[in-house]
Amino acid sequence: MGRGRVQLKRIENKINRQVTFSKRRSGLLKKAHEISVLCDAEVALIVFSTKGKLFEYSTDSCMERILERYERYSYADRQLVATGSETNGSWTLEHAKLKARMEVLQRNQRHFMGEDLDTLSLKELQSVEQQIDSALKHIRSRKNQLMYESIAELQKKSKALQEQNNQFAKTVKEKEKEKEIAQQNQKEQQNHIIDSSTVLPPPMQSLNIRGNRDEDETTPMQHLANAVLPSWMIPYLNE
Amino acid sequence: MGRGRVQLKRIENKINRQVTFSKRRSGLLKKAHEISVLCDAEVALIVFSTKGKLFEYSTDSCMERILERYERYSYADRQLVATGSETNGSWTLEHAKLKARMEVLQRNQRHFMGEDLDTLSLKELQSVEQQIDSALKHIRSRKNQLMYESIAELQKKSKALQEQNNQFAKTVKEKEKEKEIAQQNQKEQQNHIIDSSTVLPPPMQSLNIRGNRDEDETTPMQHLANAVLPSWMIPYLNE
DNA sequence: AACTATTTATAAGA
DNA sequence: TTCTTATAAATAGTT
Repeated sequence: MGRGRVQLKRIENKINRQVTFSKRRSGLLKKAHEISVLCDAEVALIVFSTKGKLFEYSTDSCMERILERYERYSYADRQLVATGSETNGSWTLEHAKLKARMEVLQRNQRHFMGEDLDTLSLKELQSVEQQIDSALKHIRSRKNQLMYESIAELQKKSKALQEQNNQFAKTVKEKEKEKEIAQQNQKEQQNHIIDSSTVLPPPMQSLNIRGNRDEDETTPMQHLANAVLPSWMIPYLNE
Repeated sequence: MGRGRVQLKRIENKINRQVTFSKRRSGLLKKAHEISVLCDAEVALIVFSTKGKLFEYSTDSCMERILERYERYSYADRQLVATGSETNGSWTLEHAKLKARMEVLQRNQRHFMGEDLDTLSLKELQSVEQQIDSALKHIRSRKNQLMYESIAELQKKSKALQEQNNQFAKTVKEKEKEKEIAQQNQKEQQNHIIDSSTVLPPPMQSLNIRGNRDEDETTPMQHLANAVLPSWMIPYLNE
């Protein structure tokens, strides 16, 4: 909706993407609210922007309740499978332990997410900072590796296609020569016969190397162009 | 959109409501997907119909991950702690749920620690990197704040001690003066009596301002020196 | 489920 | 960001 069709793919222009995000986000939230009211449905909508900012809508502002309902709904099968095998009596104990561990984990996780920092001392902050910094290094290193691998593969591909292309060019040139020789022979024959009633075929355009190839087949060069970078790599290039 | 305006209130006709639900639901899911792709956002959408049927959409079909992220963003354990004590009948369910979430949490945590990265795609890596980077910013900002607060407090303390010190110096000077006057008086008296058998006490060193203070008490100046920087601050100074 | 008349949403431009 | 406007999309009511 708007001037011009829209391709369903990531908007590469950053400004444009942000503007569109802002507009569509409000549209989406509005529609979520509408269906919720009109059709008496329970809706939970969570949106994280690229930059990690959170936007949400939930029927009756009851996000937690809806998420719980969702968990109940979707965990149903897993629960059955998981609990079937356990027939211990000391569930209460294990349960309590689990809960305790969970709380610790979640507290840690929040700290790793940079939240809930007021409870930390400077010393603890320092420790978390160090850990996170090191994690970030690992992650970036792994990302780099993936990207290098990708680039290497693309280069290999590109090389192969280049070779194939050269091969084609060679073949075509040879065919050209054969034709020329054939024409020469014909001329010579004609000169011998001295018969001008035979009509010569129009000369072929010698530089059109695609002359005898199927037109709707993608050329190696086009393959190469398409393969230069997969779409997912674009966002990483300007970092 | 459509013939005639629509009031934003529950559609009372059941058939109508169902039809509208069906239409708008697909529209909503479509738009959720579109904003996700176009704007590179992470979207989770959950819809329960009146009858309790579930419909959902999530970017990259990664609902759990997004919900985890959401939980982290808002208060995480409210729901867990709260439900734990209330539901006494379905502990098995609760337990299984806990365990499942625990697994997700632990996996996430490992990723935040920069471990176990081989299982992540480039896109996921990118997402984790962003989150961690943002967390690091928060943590450093908080650390800075703490340090500024600490510095401010120290400056205040230092000022107070300086004043106290000046006060002491003043007092001491006054005492010096009193002594001098007393000595003067004594001399004058001696001159009048002309009696040399009385032995004078040795003259006090007039510049020793610590002269009449308790020796084992730390001086304000020493307090100040010791207080300039607490040991834990040292590592932060060269950042 | 299809079909339209309309209303909405929104892309582009300012 | 916000407003405007031309146009694409969504959809309410109908068949």
